[in-house]
Amino acid sequence: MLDIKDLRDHIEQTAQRLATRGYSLNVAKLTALESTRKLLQVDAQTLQSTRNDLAKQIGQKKAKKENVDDLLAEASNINQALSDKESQLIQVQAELEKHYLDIPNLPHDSVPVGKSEEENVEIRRWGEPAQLAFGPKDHIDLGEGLGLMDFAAAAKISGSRFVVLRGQLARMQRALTQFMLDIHTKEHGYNEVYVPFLVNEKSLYGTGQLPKFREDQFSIAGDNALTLIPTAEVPVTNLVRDEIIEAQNLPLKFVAHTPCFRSEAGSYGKDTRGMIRNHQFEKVELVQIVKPQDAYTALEALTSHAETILQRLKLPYRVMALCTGDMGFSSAKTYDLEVWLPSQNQYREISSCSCFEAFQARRMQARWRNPETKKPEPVHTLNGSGLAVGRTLVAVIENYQDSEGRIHVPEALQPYMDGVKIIQ
RNA sequence: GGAGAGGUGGCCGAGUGGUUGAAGGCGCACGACUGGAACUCGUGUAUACGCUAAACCCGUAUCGAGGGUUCGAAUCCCUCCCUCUCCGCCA
Repeated sequence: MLDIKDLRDHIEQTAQRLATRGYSLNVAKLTALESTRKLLQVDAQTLQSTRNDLAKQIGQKKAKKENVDDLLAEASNINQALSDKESQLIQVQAELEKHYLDIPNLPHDSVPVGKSEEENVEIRRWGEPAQLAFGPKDHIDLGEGLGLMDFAAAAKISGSRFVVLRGQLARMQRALTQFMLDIHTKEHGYNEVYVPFLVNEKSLYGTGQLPKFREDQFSIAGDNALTLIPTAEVPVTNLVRDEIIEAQNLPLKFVAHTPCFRSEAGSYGKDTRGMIRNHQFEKVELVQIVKPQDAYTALEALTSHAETILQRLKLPYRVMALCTGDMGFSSAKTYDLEVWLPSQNQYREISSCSCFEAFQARRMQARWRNPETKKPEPVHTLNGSGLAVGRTLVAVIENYQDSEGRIHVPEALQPYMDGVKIIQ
């Protein structure tokens, strides 16, 4: 959610900035609703104030056994007028709220303006894609060839867009997870957290998945609607929902390993084969809660933390600054890490690192006490994949294949696999 | 699943319809006392929204959430959520 006061005061500029990301703000409608709201709210509060006064007087007079019939009559009139105003106000406020929750975040000034991913800007590259003398296979052929990746079994059990991993590949996925967690906790100062994988609606509103993206989520049936997390961002960031954090406790740095569940609505036909786009995948997620002035330093740091994993695994990648038109709903600035996939002869997203500024914090009422103002102010939130484990497994499989279809285990990973050097 | 108890400010805790946003205590902040500190004393100490250029002031709302009764609800009624205890079941 944007800062409402700021939005009211600079609605035209805000509309222009939102336009760069393809969102058209209904200025006339919002302005009209706001002025209606203002009138109704002032009226309603005045009436409430009068009613409170009357009630007090009635109480005092009754205590003295005086007659209060005239006051009662007056109070009754007020209440009628009040309930009328209140119902109007509630309606207008609900409508405003609906609009506000629908507005995406403002892009940071440094974000390149563009319409689609075509206009994302490459920031830097690391590593050289290996020139494989043989025709590189994709992870599906390799995995199935080894008998360790089984999409048929997954389809039988659940359906398309799932995978069964066996033996050393299942082991390697676990190894990757441990490897990532160790680096982030031991070298980058993150606190590991274990969190629920099923969350309530409030949490999803907090981080911005709702109300707009309901169809992307898996929800479970029942009276008490819970949703499978699409990313650990949801439960981890919501740790600070409705909290006021003392300045000395910032920044908070969390790392969590969780499965992620995505319905992949609207992605029919994209990456339907293999492990790139599944309904269920593993991810190690980094989350930071910081003071506003530290947000963009933190974004650079967090991005570099994710990069470390790729570097240790010696996987070639590039860092992309997403353009205004390609950024996620809640983000003010996003870097994507894209890893080299030989089979596709291109870089593919493996991590997304974003700064949300106060956008999520306002939705969540996550605040810190600013020592300068002594007032609670929204914190800034960030997160990034560090990394998507399933896609990392794909990248390792494809980049470390040899001409015989075997997978060499990256050196950094060998200690996590009892020294196994080759999967065959 | 069965039976019971309970949810009040940062924490503890009083409060069963009327100047209660809420006694008292703890904690915290500031001040006085002191050479300095402890002790002691004094003062202050919720959040959101509205009003405002902004701040103060002021107003409104909030005692788990929502609804109801009433001139007036932390207090009465209904629904839901959550926590705890015992039993059962169980990774």
